[in-house]
Amino acid sequence: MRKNEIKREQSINALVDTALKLFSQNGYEATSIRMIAKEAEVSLGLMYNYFKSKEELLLEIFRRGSEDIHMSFEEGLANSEANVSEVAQHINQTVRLLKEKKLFWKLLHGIRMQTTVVHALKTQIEEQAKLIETKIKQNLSTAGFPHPELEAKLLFASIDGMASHYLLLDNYPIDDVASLLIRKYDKQ
Amino acid sequence: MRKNEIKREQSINALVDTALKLFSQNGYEATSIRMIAKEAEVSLGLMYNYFKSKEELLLEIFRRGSEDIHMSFEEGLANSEANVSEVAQHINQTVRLLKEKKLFWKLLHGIRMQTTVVHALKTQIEEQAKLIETKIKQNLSTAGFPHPELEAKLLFASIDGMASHYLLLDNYPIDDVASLLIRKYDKQ
Amino acid sequence: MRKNEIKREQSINALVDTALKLFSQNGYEATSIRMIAKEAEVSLGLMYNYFKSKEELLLEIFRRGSEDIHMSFEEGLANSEANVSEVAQHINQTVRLLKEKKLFWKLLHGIRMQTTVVHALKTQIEEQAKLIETKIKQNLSTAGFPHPELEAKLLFASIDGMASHYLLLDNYPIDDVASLLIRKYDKQ
Amino acid sequence: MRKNEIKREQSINALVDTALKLFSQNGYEATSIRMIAKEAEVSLGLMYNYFKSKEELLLEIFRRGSEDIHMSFEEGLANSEANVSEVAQHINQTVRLLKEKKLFWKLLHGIRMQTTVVHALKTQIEEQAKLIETKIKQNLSTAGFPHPELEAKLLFASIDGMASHYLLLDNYPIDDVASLLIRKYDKQ
DNA sequence: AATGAATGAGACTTCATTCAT
DNA sequence: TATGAATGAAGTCTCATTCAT
Repeated sequence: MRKNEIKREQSINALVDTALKLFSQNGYEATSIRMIAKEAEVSLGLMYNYFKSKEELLLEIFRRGSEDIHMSFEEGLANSEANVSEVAQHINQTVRLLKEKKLFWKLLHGIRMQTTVVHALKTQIEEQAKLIETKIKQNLSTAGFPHPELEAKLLFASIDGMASHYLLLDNYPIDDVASLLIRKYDKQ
Repeated sequence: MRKNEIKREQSINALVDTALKLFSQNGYEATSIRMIAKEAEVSLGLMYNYFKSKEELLLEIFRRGSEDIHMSFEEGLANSEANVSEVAQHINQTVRLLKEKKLFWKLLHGIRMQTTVVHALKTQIEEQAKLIETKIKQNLSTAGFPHPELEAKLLFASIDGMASHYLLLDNYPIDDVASLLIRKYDKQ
Repeated sequence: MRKNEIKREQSINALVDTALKLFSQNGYEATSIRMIAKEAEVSLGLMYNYFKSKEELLLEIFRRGSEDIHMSFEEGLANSEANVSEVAQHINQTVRLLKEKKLFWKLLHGIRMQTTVVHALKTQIEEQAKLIETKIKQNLSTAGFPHPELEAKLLFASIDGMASHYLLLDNYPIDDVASLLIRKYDKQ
Repeated sequence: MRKNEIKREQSINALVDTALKLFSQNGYEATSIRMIAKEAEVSLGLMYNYFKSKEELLLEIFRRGSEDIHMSFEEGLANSEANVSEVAQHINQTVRLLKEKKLFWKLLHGIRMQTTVVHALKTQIEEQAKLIETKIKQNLSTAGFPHPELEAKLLFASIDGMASHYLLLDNYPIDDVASLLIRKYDKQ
């Protein structure tokens, strides 16, 4: 019967969305299943019909988040503007993604410092970071920067720091900061 | 009696140090008071003679951390080298502090995303950030940068991002990245 | 429709068999309804069409088990061998039943100590035991034993203990033990 | 300070004694920590100051029970009566122990059928049984029985069955049954 | 007849905190 | 001052059972 599948899907989505919101707001540990269930307007135990544990729910959030980011980047590549440098495009895309998936990024930035939380995530997060850095390096290499390896580390840090501040502060002028950053690298 | 005061001081220091270590390692929520007391070799009851709650302990960590940082910055100013730009000095000092107080920075970066945890901290953290940004702005202004406000935001983000990556990754070449960053701003 | 009735019968049998298997293996409390339904490949909801509770399922197991035992004993009586004492026949039948319905006996022996679990069972179990003891007493009386009442208690205990050990241990030589027991009582 | 130790001991004993009572009555699974705490008149969480888990509490019960039995047997050996056969003495001691530690035996007989519950116990229980059987075999050997191995299995079963019935039924005349059993083996 | 989504009480366990000694 | 026994609220998770479809 199809109805069941729809209800199932709805419940799962409500749980994942609510959990993302609360985890990113309060942190993983400080958010209780009870809070999630109440805010998602489902019963306390329902989560456990679909996820083996609270941790599994967190992993699902990251699974979806990673996929979204991946897709969004691919999409961005397809629509690349002709007269814009690769570095500029990378930064612009990051900014766009930050705005679109703000909660996910907040969760990511809040959780990545904690050694203990979810070992499975650590690896995943680090690999993704490594990937981004590599991409930046290639872009800088293409743009003719000397020492692209080190330059990539710096640019990655700048972008990441900007992201942190955007996530942390209200009314952070990320567009302006990003523009300035782009100018610095385009000017070469 | 002087002996008691010394012991008291020692116990408090052991508690604060251990708490910092564990909080920065596992996160505030995931670290129990019991773990801290046991690792600091102080009895649970005694601990509550010194700190009236877990939160109080966290606040004391931040009090000390902030003071340390403040002092260290002052100290740095005193020993300012003649032929080094203010921007360069700021960055160098930050790197030095990161290395000296790594655990504290890790805790700070791990906790600052969480809206809920300890509201008292939020204000303190934000004020400190504002202070640093202002200082950077002054330095950039002195150095003749146009738009020092926006430039400060970007440089602060770059420094902060670099710090995050240093705290996050083993063997991050922070000295090299910092040098490169300095070069970019000194070259003007 | 006949087809439905057959399917119904099959589902019920699968449920009862699976429940017996799991109850005897893990204990009544430690076995969840879900496990039973899944292993029997019957949906959770359907199961509640057939049994209105977990306890009802347990009761059905005992209903069937008792009936099986009863029938088997009757059957044994019909085929009684001429030159074998009644005591010997009783023991032989018990051994045969143990082998045939091992899971049921295991469940019985595992559950009968628990005062709380399913009060309805207690009475049933005790009555059945009383019946067996009476039968043994008659057999011993026939065989000319003095104090048949007390002798019956002892023989019943011996048989029951042997059964326990058979259920408990792998490779228990129940045939040999039973033969020895028979010899003791036949020798008079 | 000594007072603390006494309180600690008292709480632990209350917990262990109450748990033994309730486990033996209702079964391990069907007894909740809450029930134990309430009946022992301590707070819900106290158990976890002294035992890592419910299972650990069960293990402690078995540790104490086994030790008690061991000591009691040793004690019995010391006071062995001159003109009583070893077999008779073994049976008498078992009866005495059954009466003294009825709850523990009930728990043991109730739990030993369950494959799942506490794997650590299974081994312990089986080893203890093996030990008893060996002892019985030696006694029977001394008494001149042929096939002492098989005879031991039967006698062990008889004693065990008698124990089960004593534990199961009110007013079971265990002394009479035991006497009859002794007579059968002394008569040879 | 049949499904499995949904519920919420209750299980075990952890934890910050209090308090008698 | 110093100890750690004691508390009970709250956390995660399981479970028998109900019910809409």
